[in-house]
Amino acid sequence: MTEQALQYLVEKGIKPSVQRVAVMEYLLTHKTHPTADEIFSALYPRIPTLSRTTVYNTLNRLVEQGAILTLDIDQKKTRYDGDISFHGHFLCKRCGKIEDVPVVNPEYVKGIAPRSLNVTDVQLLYKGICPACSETKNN
Amino acid sequence: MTEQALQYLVEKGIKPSVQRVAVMEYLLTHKTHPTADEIFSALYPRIPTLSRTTVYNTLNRLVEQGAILTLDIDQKKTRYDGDISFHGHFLCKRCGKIEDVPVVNPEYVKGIAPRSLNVTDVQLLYKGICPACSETKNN
DNA sequence: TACAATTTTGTAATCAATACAAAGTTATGA
DNA sequence: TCATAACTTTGTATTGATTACAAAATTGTA
Repeated sequence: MTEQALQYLVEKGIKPSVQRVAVMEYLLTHKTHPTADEIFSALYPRIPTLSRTTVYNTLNRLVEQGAILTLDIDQKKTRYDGDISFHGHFLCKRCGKIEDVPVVNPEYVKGIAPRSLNVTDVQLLYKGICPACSETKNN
Repeated sequence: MTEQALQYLVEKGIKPSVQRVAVMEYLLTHKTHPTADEIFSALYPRIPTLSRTTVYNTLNRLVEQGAILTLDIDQKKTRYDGDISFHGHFLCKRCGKIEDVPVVNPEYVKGIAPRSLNVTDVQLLYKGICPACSETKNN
């Protein structure tokens, strides 16, 4: 899997350092749409010299090169997604979990915006209460 | 127009102070999806005692009561929209302007997420370069 | 008027993200 | 191999939007 992440970086034109491969691998193996800080905390035990700044730098580079996507669903912290295929996201306002929402007809959703706008990024965001939280009290 | 904003607040169950009416009126008459600070700066000359905190408090109250919407399209600052009818948004990554994107079939977009998720808020966000910026150099 | 409830205000604190420059690493060519 | 250039990582300091908090002001009510 590390090998796969390395390969993927090269394809995207990113020089594969140890830190970059680790961040990319984390995003390919965790579908949790993590924040920069979550990624840092997960990798720090394995790479004790790792700096938070490096994680931020790496994520920005990965986004620039189109290797990963940012999710703007949570206004406080940017979340990152290693799955660049088109799909929507659901944020539970109570527990904060983000789930993928499959889109059967992605071309339709992408095509809603006028072509003149030259769209490069489409996000479809849902917010609400997830089933698990709905069962809890304080509805 | 002030009268209309006042009326609207009462309908939404919000006690209409001078400050709240001013914020609500601003959002009803400006389709620019302003930030909290832009609203503060616009109202300050008219209401010299106005505090930034009051603008934030008011906006949060308006959102809670469903009188306005937040847009999460810009990760840095929250933007607000006084038009609560369903429509998409386009953010120009160069000039920062946000435009409305009409949605012909809103029920389809809303219905993409599974009903079990209990969705309360749907956002359809596009990013790219607007026509005006596309004509400029540095493409 | 008096008292309670609500709202507004200003300052201080929070915290994600960036700026910056020094230290470390990798690549290139003689 | 060595020297030098180019790039990457790191830590600290800073920025800036937003919130916490408590005092002051306003409004509602008996």
